Amino acid sequence: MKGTGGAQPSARTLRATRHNENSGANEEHIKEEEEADRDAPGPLTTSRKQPVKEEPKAETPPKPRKRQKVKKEDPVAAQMVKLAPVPPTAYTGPFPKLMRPSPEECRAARDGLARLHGEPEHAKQIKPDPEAGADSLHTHSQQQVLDSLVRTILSQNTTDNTSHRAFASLKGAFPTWEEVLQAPSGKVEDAIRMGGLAEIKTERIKAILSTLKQERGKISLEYIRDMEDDDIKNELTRFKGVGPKTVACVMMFCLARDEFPVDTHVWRISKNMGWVPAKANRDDTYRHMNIRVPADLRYDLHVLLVEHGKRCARCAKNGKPRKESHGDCPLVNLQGSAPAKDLLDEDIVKEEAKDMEEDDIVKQEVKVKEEVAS
DNA sequence: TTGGCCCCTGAATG
DNA sequence: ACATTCAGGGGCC
Repeated sequence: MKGTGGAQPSARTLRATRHNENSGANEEHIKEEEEADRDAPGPLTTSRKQPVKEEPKAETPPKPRKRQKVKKEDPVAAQMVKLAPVPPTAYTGPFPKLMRPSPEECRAARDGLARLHGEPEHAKQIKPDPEAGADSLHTHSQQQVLDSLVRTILSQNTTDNTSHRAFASLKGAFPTWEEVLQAPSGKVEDAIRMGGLAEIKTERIKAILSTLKQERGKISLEYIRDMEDDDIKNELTRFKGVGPKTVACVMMFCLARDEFPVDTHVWRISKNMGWVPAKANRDDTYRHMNIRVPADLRYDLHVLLVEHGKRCARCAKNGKPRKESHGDCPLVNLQGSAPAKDLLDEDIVKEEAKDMEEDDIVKQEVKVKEEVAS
């Protein structure tokens, strides 16, 4: 009922058409310069800050960072931040002082989990193979990205089993996306009903198909294969029903990018392990882990943590695994393996949590002041 | 900003 | 054996 009210994708669609071409690359460079600048221990600390800020190009830095903003507005606080220990690598996430999971810990977790659950299967990349020529593989890859996106949308709010069935059922009923777009919504809903939220998902999928056809004359997402990571994220999240986790999955599974999707299992285990503060939300966890987990471990670690989260009595939600156990949890050893460092990490986690609370207080004070002023 | 809501499956509980 | 309850799953408002 509620979901049907938004039959107009136009607002979002319009908003999105503007981030194309070069902007992403520029922002990247600016960001890198900023970070390099901040990391430099040299004495030139006071001379900067204006030039970058006034850069006319970077008018709207859209989303990242939120609590740091509060600190930066206060010059004194900004100084203190500058003096605080800075990680060796540039860090733009929400928990700068939290160094876990270390690369070694990630590696150990991956290896331990792989020993328990087996080595993750890496999907063969469907790249246009020059030797293969233009054959059916190519035709298949035409819709591969869109398939992956729809598959992931269908997996939202439901288990693997039912979402696979829903996707198969949809494909069976409507072999091409054009047919899905033309079909009455009721028929599409019937095809995916077993996955849950059929009305909502149908509306969202059709909106995507319709937008693609309208904008590009072709119901395909293959064009994002060549785009930069940030551009892909902008391009996909503009669609209603496509959030960060869905995009990360498409990018990691289908496009082989170095993404680390944070689903409910990864989120829960990350908190339990102290890799993020216990009160971290999913988005902050995503941003932290995508920096801390080494790129070459992200795929394996994601797949293994999800599997582990379903099977391990210790790591499953409420201690109730949904699938049969494969054995003792290898993650237990990680926390105890480096005692001195561990204490430090725990302290850091607490410190981060405290920082967050303090920031909240500051924010509230600011808000109160604003309200009083107005 | 947070948490309630969306809805079907299948396991758990009565 | 059947009926009922409830967790799971991500995004939106």
